[in-house]
Amino acid sequence: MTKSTETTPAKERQRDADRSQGAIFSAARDEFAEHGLGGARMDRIAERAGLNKRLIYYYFEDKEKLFQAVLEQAYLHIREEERKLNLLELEPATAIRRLVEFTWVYYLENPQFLTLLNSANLHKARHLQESQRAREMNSPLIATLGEVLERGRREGSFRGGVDPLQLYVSIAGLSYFYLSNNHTLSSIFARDLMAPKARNERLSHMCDMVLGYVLRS
Amino acid sequence: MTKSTETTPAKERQRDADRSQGAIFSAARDEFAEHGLGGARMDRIAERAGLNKRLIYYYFEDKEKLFQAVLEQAYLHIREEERKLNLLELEPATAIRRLVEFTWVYYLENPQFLTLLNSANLHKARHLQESQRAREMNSPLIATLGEVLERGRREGSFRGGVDPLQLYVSIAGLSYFYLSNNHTLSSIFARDLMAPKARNERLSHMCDMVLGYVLRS
DNA sequence: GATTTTGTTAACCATATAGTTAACTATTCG
DNA sequence: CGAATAGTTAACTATATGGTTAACAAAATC
Repeated sequence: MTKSTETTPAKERQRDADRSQGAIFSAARDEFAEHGLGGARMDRIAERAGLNKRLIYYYFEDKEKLFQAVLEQAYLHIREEERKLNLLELEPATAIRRLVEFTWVYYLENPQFLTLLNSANLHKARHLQESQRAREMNSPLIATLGEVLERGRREGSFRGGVDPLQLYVSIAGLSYFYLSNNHTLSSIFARDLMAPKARNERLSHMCDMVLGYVLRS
Repeated sequence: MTKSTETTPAKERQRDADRSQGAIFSAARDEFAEHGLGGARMDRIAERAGLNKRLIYYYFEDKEKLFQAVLEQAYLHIREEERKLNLLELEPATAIRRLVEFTWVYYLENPQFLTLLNSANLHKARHLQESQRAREMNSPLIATLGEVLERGRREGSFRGGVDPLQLYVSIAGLSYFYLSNNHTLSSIFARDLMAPKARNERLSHMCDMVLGYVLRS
């Protein structure tokens, strides 16, 4: 039972670059999502991470680069989840429904994604432009969606002439606006849009709308 | 031709509370829209207005109250424009199309409205909650839309069971997401979504989608 | 075990920031 | 006209902010 070089579980090193970098990253994601790029505070990020502020600059250079890293990762994550959908294995109508549901659930479970994207757009997507990784990972989703639409049309169930990009933007927009603007909408219309019943109604409404559009009538 | 108390056009007073307040207000609207609440700078607002910073505090108390005033006015303005639509005077299908087009054009011509709303939501609509004026001006649009839907249904052209709030959120969301997230979308999909052709296609797609949904098939 | 590298710390810095003080003057009112 | 009021100004303040310095110590390398 010596305490030196044992094979026992965690070696519990006092210093761990990966752990520190990860902690800063998560803290930054939370801070940017909560306050926006302009409202985020480097001191608060350090505090959230429980680490010395200097480390942020050690690992991420500056605030802008840190935001860029957070944004990159956010896109990487949703792209990865999208890939798991395997839309091509499904019936065209089922595939569309699945995409609508996935988008809704993803935004619902990752509210930070929405506010991060809003910040990115406020800054005219400069951080995305400057990120080589982000520019490289162009989503294959539009192409996939195009194939789904094409197959549906060949099988006779879908209408023709649907632009997959327009459809994708519509599917995303229907969920995005409801969730991202939830607070102003709930306030103005004096209705709790996040109540379980309201949420279910929303999903059902969106499916009706999107499927009603793509299906030949 | 004395220059004292004449009836000649502008008396050109050196001091004008209304003019100053208006200049600050416009400057603040621009600054908040461009940088968000967290990124907006009081010094820059003063500079934009061409007035001494002290006047901002003289007329608007502090940054939060100033933002609240800007937000209130933004809502007041769109509500006013919505009222001019006179949807009840139109055929139900024409009324829906007009609302889709109005929403699109309004957001297109008032891009500041979108970023202001994003800021308001980042702060959980706190500024709207704290504004009595905003809480009072609950939009009559949902009720109007409900009447349009009901008439369309009675006339046999519209489907039944459509929630006017859901439909309104969808119409707004379809335009909002495309325009508000234009930068990230254009960047990721490597396509200029603001090119005239793309914009026309968007409007036409949205009309197809919304009308396809409300019309009985 | 000594040396180099990598990770971490406290203290620091220049500047930016929201908000204030107090003097001052154009305009209004009696 | 003269006094009161409302609008405006420059200078100022306390603190927050993004970022840096330089010393230091745990790991890794030799």
